Amino acid sequence: MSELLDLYNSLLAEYGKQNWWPADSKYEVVIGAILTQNTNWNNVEKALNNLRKENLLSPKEILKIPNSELEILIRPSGFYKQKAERLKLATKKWIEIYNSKIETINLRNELLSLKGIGKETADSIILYAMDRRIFVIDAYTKRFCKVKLNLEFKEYDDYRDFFEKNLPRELELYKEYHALIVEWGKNFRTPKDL
DNA sequence: CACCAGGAATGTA
DNA sequence: TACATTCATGGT
Repeated sequence: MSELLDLYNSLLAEYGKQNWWPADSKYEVVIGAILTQNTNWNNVEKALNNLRKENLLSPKEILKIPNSELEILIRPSGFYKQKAERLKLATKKWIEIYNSKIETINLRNELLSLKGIGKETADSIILYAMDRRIFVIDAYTKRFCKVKLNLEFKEYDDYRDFFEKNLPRELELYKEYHALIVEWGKNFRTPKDL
């Protein structure tokens, strides 16, 4: 099934290279991955800029400030109380695992054990912050499969297996493909009977 | 005015 | 397993 690769090339031709993830550091990717949950990226940028302005975009600083202050700074990204708490949990775990040499599957389980990190967020962190080959699935990706390939799976990991088994295992391809699918999803509006 | 965005946890049956 | 609800701001 190199049809997946053909689809990738047509997306690339149509939308151009996306160059995800926009961030100054790996840690900023982790923060962004949590802040962007069910929120548009524009609002995440506002929250990130608030943190950047105060030089708070480091694990040490995030753990230092009280939740009440963190909540105010990240408010534009929505769900700010949950996210403030979850940023701290993720930061503690990030410090613990960043320099460790654990297997990708165990790394994924470590992330999934945290409150506030589900499969999509975990895989985003693994791919875009840890530079490990795992294919990120989101709502757009599922719609993409149905619209372009007439394919539907039951589980998140079934979609992930499908992409990982039918594409060359290249880090940059994984990163770019997911970004392109999101860009496609933003532009592609369907009647919601899909 | 309604609807959704680069989700996840919790509760119900 | 399959849905429904909650969390919440900001753009269109």
